[in-house]
Amino acid sequence: MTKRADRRGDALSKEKIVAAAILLLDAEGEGGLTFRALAARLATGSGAIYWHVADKGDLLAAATGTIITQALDGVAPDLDPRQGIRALALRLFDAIDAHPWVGAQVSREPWQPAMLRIFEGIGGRLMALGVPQPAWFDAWSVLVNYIFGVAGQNAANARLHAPDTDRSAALATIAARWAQLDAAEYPFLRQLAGPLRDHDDRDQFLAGLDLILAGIGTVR
Amino acid sequence: MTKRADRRGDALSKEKIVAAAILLLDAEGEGGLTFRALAARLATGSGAIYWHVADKGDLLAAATGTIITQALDGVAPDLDPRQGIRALALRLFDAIDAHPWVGAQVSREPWQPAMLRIFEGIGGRLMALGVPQPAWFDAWSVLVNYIFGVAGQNAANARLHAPDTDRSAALATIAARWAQLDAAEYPFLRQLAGPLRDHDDRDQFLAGLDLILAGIGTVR
DNA sequence: ATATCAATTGGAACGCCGTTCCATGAATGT
DNA sequence: ACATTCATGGAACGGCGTTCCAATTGATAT
Repeated sequence: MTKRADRRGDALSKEKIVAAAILLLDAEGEGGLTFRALAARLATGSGAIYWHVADKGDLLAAATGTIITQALDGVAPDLDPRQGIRALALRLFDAIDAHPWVGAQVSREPWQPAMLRIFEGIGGRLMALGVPQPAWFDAWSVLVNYIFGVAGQNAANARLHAPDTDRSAALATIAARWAQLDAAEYPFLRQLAGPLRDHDDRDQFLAGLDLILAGIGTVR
Repeated sequence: MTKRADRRGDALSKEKIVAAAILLLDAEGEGGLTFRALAARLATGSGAIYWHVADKGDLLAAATGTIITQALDGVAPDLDPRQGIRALALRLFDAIDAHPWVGAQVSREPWQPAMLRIFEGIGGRLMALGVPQPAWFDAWSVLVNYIFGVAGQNAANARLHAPDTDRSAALATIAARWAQLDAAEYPFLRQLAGPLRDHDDRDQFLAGLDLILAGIGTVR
């Protein structure tokens, strides 16, 4: 009973469709994924795509799952719990930095296997870290919310600027505006203009994660 | 030179359009806001709306700004810094809980006056809290990311379930699935099923916020 | 009062989207 | 060889954001 997958080498398959969708999303951004563009790229019609994929949500979920799974597979398994959480979070950050559209999708499919792996990856390491059981849920929840929250922010920023905009120029513009705010009304933001201009998103993400881990560490 | 605003009492205005848009968004969810539905509700045509509003993004930004500004106006100004941050965060949480579509929009317009008020509201209180200056940016950034991150999650959840779905039933379903996960692969999530089923989103948000504040408190 | 003119309106029309439908072609079982 | 199932590609549908424009309204000048 030969599987019908390779009756023809050039046959469509969900994998090929998802791969093409990822290329399209990376190249054109969230709005670039349309069934017409996808059909053109795959040299087929939209009906053929719908044979393999339920709808656009299904397609986005599959594409997101692919990226997330790849990211998770790269996490070294033999780190101590704290470094393990940092490594897991950073892999996710980097994956979403490279594919910003993932950030907008990731929270919508909390039952996906890839999500469960993340949830367990965080939680298991919290147990290993010695967090007392009554605090497990709070600690897990704040970490997950932070990690996915930053992901969503990144996605929003990517949607905001064109894919090729100069990030440091945009940042400098905002910083300049903050520096000129009224001193009586916005004393803090004026001070923040400098750090905002010079910061690195990835370092900043990690610094926040460490602050949260420090907070979790105070629970005894 | 009389302003032309009330030449006619029933004249269109950006305020009236935004108010109708908010009603529509609250009643029908994010997909419910269309220019056709809006025009029908205002008994006019889409062209008339475009005279007052640049495009759909402008409309959503204005609606979001309205909700956020209302929420901020309710924060008592005379609280100690820590309670002030909690109060500010809770007002935002409640506003987005009541209008979930705000959560998806809020990060897209970081230059809006309402956003600046939030940013300064958090930062100013961090200064008052005695956080040392080198840590200001990290502490501010983790708080802002967490608050807006949870907002985005709420929006995603609201998009996921129909507006009238029973939240506790949906939660119980997920919890039941987690409780049946493979014990070797998902030891943590199995333990988490109970707390997940019983938790309250608002309390959970606040618990996470307190953990982050505890982490910020360790910086000396 | 009337003429003039810019501000404003309402709705038709355009192009694109996700999705559905279906006539056709290709592989397989008998 | 046929019948059957799987798979394809493209036409067609309804709805969206947006643009366009003829008609109307109200303020102003005469």
